[in-house]
Amino acid sequence: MPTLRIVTWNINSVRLRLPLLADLVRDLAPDVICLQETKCPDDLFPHDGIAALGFPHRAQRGMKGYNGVAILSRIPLAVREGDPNWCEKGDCRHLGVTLDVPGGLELHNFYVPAGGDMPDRAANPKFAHKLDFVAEAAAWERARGGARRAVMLGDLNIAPLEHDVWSHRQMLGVVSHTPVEVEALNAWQQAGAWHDALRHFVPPAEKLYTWWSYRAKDWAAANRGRRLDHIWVSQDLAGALSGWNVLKAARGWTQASDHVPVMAEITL
DNA sequence: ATGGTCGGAGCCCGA
Repeated sequence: MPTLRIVTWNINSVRLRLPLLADLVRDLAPDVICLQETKCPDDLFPHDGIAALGFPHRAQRGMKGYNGVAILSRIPLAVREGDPNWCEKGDCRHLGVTLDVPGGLELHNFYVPAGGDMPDRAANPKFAHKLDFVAEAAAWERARGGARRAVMLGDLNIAPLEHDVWSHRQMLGVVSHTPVEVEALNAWQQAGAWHDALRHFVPPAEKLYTWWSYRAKDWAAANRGRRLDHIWVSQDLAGALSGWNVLKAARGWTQASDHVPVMAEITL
């Protein structure tokens, strides 16, 4: 049975952190890597360096300065056509592919808007954009029907469970953990009947983070993390989940991203 | 206590 290791990582500049990608490959031995915040126009994407790491199949959707997503693969892939232009912005927050494994596997890589500082739709257009984006994703799921043989992942910028944040009580009013965001994310997850691959393995009462702020004096000592990065699988693949990893050590790497790589293994 | 640090662009913006 083929085993597939899929990683999601908000790399926060693919050009600056290309050397760290080699460390990720060494530590997690992934077959597919989904990146967010590549901050790299397509014509400047570092294809050669990534090919040298053993990823001959690549797709990217980038722009100057902000956002940007990419999928790096040991397995051939085909970019999906006809997926939405989210919020009519053309801002490079989603890339969908079909992986060439027996039976095929649909894979969606998302970078959800962070939402700014104020959790107020009327006063903060970034927060409105975030809520609109997630609502549009839920509507898209409903329109196309429950996916099968599919993986949905990325930096969703929402920590839905109480123990996805260091303090549920203190985070209730902070963008990423407000009830209105959590409700929107849950509606998306339910609309697609997605199964949370990391909470499949880690009980909900156990703290689990994938992001630690750059602004902390000592991120590890404070450990005020949030689980913003997610991997969901379609229900038919829930029984195929065979492993996981959150590479917390990556937060301590030299010139680290504020997000760490998250891995799920599927035995098809 | 209401700061703090990043990356990319280009003399701030978004996270």
